[in-house]
Amino acid sequence: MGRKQAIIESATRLFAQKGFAETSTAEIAEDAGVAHGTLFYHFKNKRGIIHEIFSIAGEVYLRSLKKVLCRQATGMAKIEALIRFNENYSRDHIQQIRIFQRFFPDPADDCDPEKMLLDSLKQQVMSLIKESLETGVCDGSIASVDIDKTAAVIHSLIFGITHMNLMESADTPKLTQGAIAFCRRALTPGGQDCQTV
Amino acid sequence: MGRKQAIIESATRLFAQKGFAETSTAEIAEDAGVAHGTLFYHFKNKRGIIHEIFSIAGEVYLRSLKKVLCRQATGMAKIEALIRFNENYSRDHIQQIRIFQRFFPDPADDCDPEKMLLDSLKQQVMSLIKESLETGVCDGSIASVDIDKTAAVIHSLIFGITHMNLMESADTPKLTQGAIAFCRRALTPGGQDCQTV
Amino acid sequence: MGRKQAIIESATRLFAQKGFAETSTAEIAEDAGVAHGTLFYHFKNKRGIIHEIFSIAGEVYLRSLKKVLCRQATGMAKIEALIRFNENYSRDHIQQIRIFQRFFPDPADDCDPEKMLLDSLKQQVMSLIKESLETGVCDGSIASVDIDKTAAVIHSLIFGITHMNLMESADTPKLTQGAIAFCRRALTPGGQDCQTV
Amino acid sequence: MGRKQAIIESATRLFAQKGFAETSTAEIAEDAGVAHGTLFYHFKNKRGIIHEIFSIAGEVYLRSLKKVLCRQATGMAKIEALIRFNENYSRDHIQQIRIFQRFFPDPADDCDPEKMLLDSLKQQVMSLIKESLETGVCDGSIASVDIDKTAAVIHSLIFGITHMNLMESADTPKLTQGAIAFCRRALTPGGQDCQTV
DNA sequence: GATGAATGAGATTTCATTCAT
DNA sequence: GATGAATGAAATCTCATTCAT
Repeated sequence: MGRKQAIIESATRLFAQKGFAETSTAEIAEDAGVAHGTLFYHFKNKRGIIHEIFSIAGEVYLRSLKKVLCRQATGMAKIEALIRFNENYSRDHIQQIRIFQRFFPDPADDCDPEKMLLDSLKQQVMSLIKESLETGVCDGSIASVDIDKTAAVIHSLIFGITHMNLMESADTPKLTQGAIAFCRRALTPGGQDCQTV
Repeated sequence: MGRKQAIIESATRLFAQKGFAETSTAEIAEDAGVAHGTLFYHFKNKRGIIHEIFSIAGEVYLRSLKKVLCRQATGMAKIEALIRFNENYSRDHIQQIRIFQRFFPDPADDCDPEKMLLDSLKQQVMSLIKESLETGVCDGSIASVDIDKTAAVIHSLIFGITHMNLMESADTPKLTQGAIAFCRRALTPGGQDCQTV
Repeated sequence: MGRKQAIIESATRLFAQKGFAETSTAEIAEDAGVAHGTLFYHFKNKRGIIHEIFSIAGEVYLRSLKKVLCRQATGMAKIEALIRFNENYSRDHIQQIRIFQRFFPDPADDCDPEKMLLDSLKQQVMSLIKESLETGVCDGSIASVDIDKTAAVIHSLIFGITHMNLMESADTPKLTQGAIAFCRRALTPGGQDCQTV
Repeated sequence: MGRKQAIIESATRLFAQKGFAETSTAEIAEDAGVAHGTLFYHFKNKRGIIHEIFSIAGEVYLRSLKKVLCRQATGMAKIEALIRFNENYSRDHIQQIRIFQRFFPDPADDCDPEKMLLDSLKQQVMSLIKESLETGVCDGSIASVDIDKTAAVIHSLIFGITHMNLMESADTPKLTQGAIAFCRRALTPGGQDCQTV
């Protein structure tokens, strides 16, 4: 593994655990087993490190999510898969997810490059949720709801669930199952055919 | 207004805007119009400031929430009021809420006093949600669902909504209506008797 | 007990335990159970406190020592009594003695008032030792030695013994007995007339 | 001379002159002609500086003392050489010796690393004194005395003499001659067989 | 006589970044 | 490509002292 990769991995672990401001560049260098100066050979500055982590992690997440969604037959199945995917993904990539969840920029600052990255990521996730809902409405697996509002709600729900899961140490209280049931009740059309798992 | 109160207010504003680590004590002192040393006369250290903000804000939030909930006639009304309350409260107390949402301790650290405060707060909110659901099941306004799981889902949803609202500057707050509609569909006792697993 | 006395006692204990610079005025005030400001009502400043401790402790020490010495019949008995007195006194007044032993001014600074106090104290002790030696030489209990040099040696010995005793926590390894035996051998007019330089 | 060495030398001078607590790290840095931050690159913290001074000075002192002692023919000569060595050494290494003499830790604190260093140094000096006495008893240059007690007395005496010498600016160092005479009288095997109590 | 809130100067320490090698 | 010694700015915190009450 190259030095740059080692730095990224150490930084990811440390930022996830302690936060960006609370992690020093010296600490990252030591953890990565490289000289302190090496950090600034590979990255413009400390922000440059988290920027790279952000953009890589965002891409990987999106690609994986898309792959999962397109495998599903119905719109409702996509929604369920989305919720399940999020649980699995944040279990397997705890550190990246934790960095995302920790990130909380000044909403007034429109120039923050990380904020822009994250905003674009969010918008793409929102689009995927909307597409899933539309698919569901078409194929009859989802009741005819307001697509935009519902997508925003589901997006919030997923974010909230992920956050709760990360706050607990590891016991992961099957929030996912409850969330799927909840969504199915909310979305299933009609005299409704409330299927549970 | 006493100096201590001025410090708390300045710190609240600055922590909300820039984050705890990114705000210096000198900055707080200057904003509050007191000498730098005065901070440490009134608070043991920088953490002491945020601790006080946390405990006060937590109490106020809980008290207000309880007052709103007990005014509602049915369980379903309580759930809706909860969602609406959260929107209003986080609009009127943006700074406190932002500090709460920013807070992301190391889950491994069980001694963090702020974490403990927050955990206790979360548990009390969870209890209120459960009570509301139980009331709803009794009075027939809510379908018979798994109380614990559903409460956890609603809690996550509220957290997520609040977060999304805070991330946008102020323009897109209509998440609340969508969330209420979503929950109503999920919880209203339909023709069906929707059992969760 | 008046507030001033309480301050002196707390300061004595704390200075002895941790040293002058390492003890804060706030700490003294708290230990004494008075307000912080009260210290500066009774004393000009922090130095003023240790100055008072010094002068009182010096006087008490000297008075006690004189009382003990004048009770002895012979010069040799005075020397032995001096050594024994030092052990007893530093056991019973550990804190004062520790403050004295800790004190180590810049030898270049001739204006230090504490240094002057201590110098005067030392000189008076030296005089008492010389008087004892002279008495001993007259009454035949002590060999004819160089009074000045011998007094200086005994003075150093006593200081060293006291220091060693204070450095050990409490086990006090009967240095005193050994010292008395040592001095007796050195001073008793022997078969030999061991004159030196 | 490297920066680290410059820091050590400046710190030694300043600690000796004004004391550890009374010397600021900024002062040391300025005196050494390095940036303030450089201190903390080379040393963990302020204590780290004095720790290094202590351990180097202790080693040098012991090595020099051993070299001097093993050159002496008889036990009594060793004792005399020890006293003389101490005068010379503390004249030539005033600063290091002054730092040692100033050091006065809380005797209750058993973890103080400087205290441990000093305790080990003291014990080694004690061993050398005992060996010298034993040699002297064997070769007949020293009367048969209680080795342990006598060693402790001589150790205290040396400490006391050094202290007195350091307290005076530089003018009155003739303590050494008196001390040698005193010890010779106390230790030379005379007509009498002076038993300790 | 006594208090304690307030201060400002200064202490120690951290840390991102630079740069000569 | 990589290093690590060095830096200086800034951060947190301490503390003797003052002063209005």
